[in-house]
Amino acid sequence: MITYEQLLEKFKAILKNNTLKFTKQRELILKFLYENDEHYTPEDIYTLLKEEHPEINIGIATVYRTLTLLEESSIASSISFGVQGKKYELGLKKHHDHLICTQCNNIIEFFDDIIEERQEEIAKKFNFQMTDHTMKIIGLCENCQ
Amino acid sequence: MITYEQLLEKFKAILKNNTLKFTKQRELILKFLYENDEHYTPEDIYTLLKEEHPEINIGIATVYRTLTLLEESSIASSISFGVQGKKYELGLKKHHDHLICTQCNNIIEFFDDIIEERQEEIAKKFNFQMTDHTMKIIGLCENCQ
DNA sequence: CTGACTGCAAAATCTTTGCAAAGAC
DNA sequence: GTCTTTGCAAAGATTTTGCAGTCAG
Repeated sequence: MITYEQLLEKFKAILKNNTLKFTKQRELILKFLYENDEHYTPEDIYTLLKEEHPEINIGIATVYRTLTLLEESSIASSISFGVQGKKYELGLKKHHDHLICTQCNNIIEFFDDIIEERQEEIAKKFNFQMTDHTMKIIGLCENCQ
Repeated sequence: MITYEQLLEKFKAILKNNTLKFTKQRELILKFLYENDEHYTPEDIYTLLKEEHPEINIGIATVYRTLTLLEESSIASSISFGVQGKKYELGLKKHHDHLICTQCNNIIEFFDDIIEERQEEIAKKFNFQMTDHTMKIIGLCENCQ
C-alpha cells in the first residue's frame, strides 16, 4: 500500500507537471480521501472538512474543483448515483466494483477476475476500446433484509 | 416480441390496478419508447414529442412523471449518466448491459451469460439480495477510435 | 361527479462559473 | 511580481413540486 507521504509526492508531482499549485485546501481533500476509506459526496467532504478543520476556510466550489482534478489525475475515482450525484473514493487501490444497498446506502466493494476477464472479451468482440468499466449490484445487504 | 397492442394492454392493466388514469400523454410516451429503439433523455422525449405531435400539449414535468411511472412498472428502464442525468429505453427486452462510447455517445447493448451468472454468485457470496445490476463498459467504439 | 392528471412556473438539487482578493512559487 | 487558486454568491442544468384548471372513468 502507498503511504500518505508517497501519495502526497505523487500529487505534488502532478501539480508541478501541470503548472498547478499546491494549496492547503487541495492537501486537506487528498488527506481526507486517504484517511477515510469510504465513499463520499462532495457535500460530505465539504461538511466533514469544515468540522475537522474550523481554522481552514474552504468552499464547496473548491471541493468540486479538487475532486475533478483528483479524478482526472487518477488519484480519486467516483461512482455515480444518477440524479443524486457522485460519491468519491481514493482511486489508487486495485480496480473493484460495488454492491450498493438501497436501504442503508452502504457500499461493499468486490473484485472478480472472471468478470474482469469477460469485460475485456466483450470489448474485444465489439471492437471497442475500453477505457473504463463499472459494475453495480443493487439490492439489500445482509443486515437490511 | 411483444406488439404495441399487447404493450398498451399491459400498461392499461397496470394503470387500472393502481387506480391511475390512461391519458393521451402517457400513451404518447409509451408509444414513443416502443417505436424508438434507442436511449433517450427526458428532454429528448419531450422535444421529439412536441415536434411530432404539435397538436398535443405536453409538459416536461409530465414526461418526468410518466418515465418514473413506467420505470416503476418495469416497462421502461434507465441508465444513469452521472450529472448528465438518465436515459430511458423500453425495459421489456431481455436484460442487457451497455457499451458507451465517450466520443459519439452511442450506446451498444450486449448480454453475457457468464457475467450474469457471476453476478448472482457474487451477490450470494456477500449474502446480498440483488434486485438489480448494471454494467457499463466505457470507451471508444469501433468508428471513433 | 370525483379524484387523478396536466401544464405551468416556481422551487429544489446538485454543480459550475465569474470575479475580486489571497496565496503559491 | 505573476499567475493560479480561493470563497462567495450568482448562474446553470436537471428534476421535482404546488396549484388551479382539466379530464378520465
